[in-house]
Amino acid sequence: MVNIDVENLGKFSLEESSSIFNLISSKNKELARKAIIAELTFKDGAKKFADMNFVISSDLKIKLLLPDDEKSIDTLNHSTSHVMAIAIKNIYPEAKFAIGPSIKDGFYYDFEIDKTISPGDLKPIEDEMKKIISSNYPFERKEVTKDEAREIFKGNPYKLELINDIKDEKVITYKTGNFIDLCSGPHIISTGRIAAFKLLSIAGAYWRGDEKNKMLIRIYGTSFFKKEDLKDYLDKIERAKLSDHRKIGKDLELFSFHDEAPGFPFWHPKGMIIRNLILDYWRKIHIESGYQEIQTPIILSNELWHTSGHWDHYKENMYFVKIDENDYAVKPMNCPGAILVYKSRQHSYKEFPIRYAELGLVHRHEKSGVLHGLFRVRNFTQDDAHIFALEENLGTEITAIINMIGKMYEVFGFKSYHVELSTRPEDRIGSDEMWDRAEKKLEEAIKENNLEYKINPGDGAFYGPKIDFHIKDSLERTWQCATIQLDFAMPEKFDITYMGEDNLKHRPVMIHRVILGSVERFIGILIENYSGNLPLWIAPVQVAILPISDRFHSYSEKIYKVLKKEGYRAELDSRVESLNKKIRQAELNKIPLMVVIGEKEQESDTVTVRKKAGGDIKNISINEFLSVLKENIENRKTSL
RNA sequence: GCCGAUGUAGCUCAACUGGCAGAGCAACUCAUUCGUAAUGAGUAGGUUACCGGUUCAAUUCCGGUCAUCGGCUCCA
Repeated sequence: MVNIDVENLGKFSLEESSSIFNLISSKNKELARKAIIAELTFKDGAKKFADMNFVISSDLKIKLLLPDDEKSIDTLNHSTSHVMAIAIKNIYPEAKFAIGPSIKDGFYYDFEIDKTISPGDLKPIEDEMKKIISSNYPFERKEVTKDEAREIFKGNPYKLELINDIKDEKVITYKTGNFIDLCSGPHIISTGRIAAFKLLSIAGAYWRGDEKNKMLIRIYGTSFFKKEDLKDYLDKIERAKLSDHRKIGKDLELFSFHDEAPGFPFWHPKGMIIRNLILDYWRKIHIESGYQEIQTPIILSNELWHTSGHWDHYKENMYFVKIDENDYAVKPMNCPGAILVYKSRQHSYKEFPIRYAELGLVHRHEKSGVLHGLFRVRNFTQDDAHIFALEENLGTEITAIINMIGKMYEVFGFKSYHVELSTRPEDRIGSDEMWDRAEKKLEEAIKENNLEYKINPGDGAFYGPKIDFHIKDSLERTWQCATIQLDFAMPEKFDITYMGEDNLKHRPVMIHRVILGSVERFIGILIENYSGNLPLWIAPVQVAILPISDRFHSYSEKIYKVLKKEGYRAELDSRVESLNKKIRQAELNKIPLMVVIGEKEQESDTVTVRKKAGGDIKNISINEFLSVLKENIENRKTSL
């Protein structure tokens, strides 16, 4: 006899073994039908997720997970990936399956096939999936020995490799219809639970994510327990596309890209306004925080890059030029330049920490397939800084940088970002002892500042580990922006020193850090986060002045001149067009404020202010309007 | 770099199986003087990304190059 305790349902004793589904069904049919999977807690405290078909054989606590639980949605997506595999197998019997996990908002399955799969091939697969779903096949779990599994999956090198990697002697398989997959589960009870799904895209993906391996076909899809949820999801994706910075950048004439210079952005007048405003603020913060600005050349001798280690560890990403028979490289990073500035004279411990900030334009050769609007370009401006410090300064310096990042991101309206600690890569300089010390130091700093973080093993720079800050774009892809890198290696490579209290030469430590990351990437994300509706203080055009007819042009002109004189960015739409049309165009240009000028305004010496997206229309005096503008802009408010 | 897709007017998109390249918006001209998201009429605008091939004939079929998009790998 076993004792079962089901959350929100009560305690039961079982004489005979029973599946969870049957047990719950006998008590509450409705609940059994609704539940997707169960979270089991065993006597020893161990927890695991199980299918509703799980057969109870020992004392258990059971928590039933309903469709709205995140784990239930994961399970559904994972099960749908199996259904897709069955459909693919039915259509292409020669396909060899690799892995098919659930991911955020969906699933994929990777498989090998000696054939091109195109978007047109998705429809037949979807149709086949629909048949499988309506057949309502159960997902049948079975434990087998590794040898049995090898027999089942013979001829499939991917599954065999996975079996070899499993530590247990037994492996789990799931049978659905007559398709068997290697999978630890859990799964939905049967294929009929998939209410809605869609196959979204096809991609190539390397087996095990390794470039050296064969490229497999990957099909992405998504699935839901309710049809409306699928519709909502697809609508959300469509809406997110409207926030794409590449589209907005073109529509609002902020920047452009040209075939003549792939991956090298061209900044237009309105884009430059955004850049300069961000950088004005950036300079203000840096000066306040004890930084000194420097600027170093874009082209430096190859010899320098040999010294720094870039030649050995970064050459693939660099551009080279010849000047008078001598070899030079276009800088991919700013650090060697900053070091030369440091080295130009002797330094004393009394000066530390020395904080050199540099808005450095770097060029990196990125592979053609990775370019992506402003997010991934071949030249970009890093808001860099190199801090030369004593080892005992490190804690306070790193904390100060973390605070600076938090402050800047808040000003630009980024509320959520995540932190990663990237540790030593395979290809690196410096001793292991150095890396131990540097990694430990960064981790301590993260913990002291109570940041949540995950470790990103092997992803550090070749000269040191780093703390990375990631922000999401409109499609929730994350991009690294800020980074704080600790470097004991470069100071040694360049043999930089300072004079200590003991009248002896010592080696300083370097921190490399960026806050915005790349100005280009940062602006891209800024645009996406606001869907182009930038806060008043950064909007390239702040006010559109809209005279109702040309009878009011001279009064409008007067308002325009007042705004210009006060330093606001205003445009006067003096065309002979309907007010509706002028408003529409100001809306499309995402201008935050419109000022409508007609008879009433001219007579009372006022303006009628209309906020973007309508509503809240107010007739106020010019001075009142000016003070509203001033208050909002001076405080860098993120909304009107 | 790899896998797949796409490339037609400034923008968004048409052109059935090969037969003189078309629309809306934008631009320009004229008329309209308008109160909170498009006034009307007209004009102009294209070596169909580029190079080559097949064909009497190519935007359309084939090959190559380039760029872009979605992924993979890589990265700020």
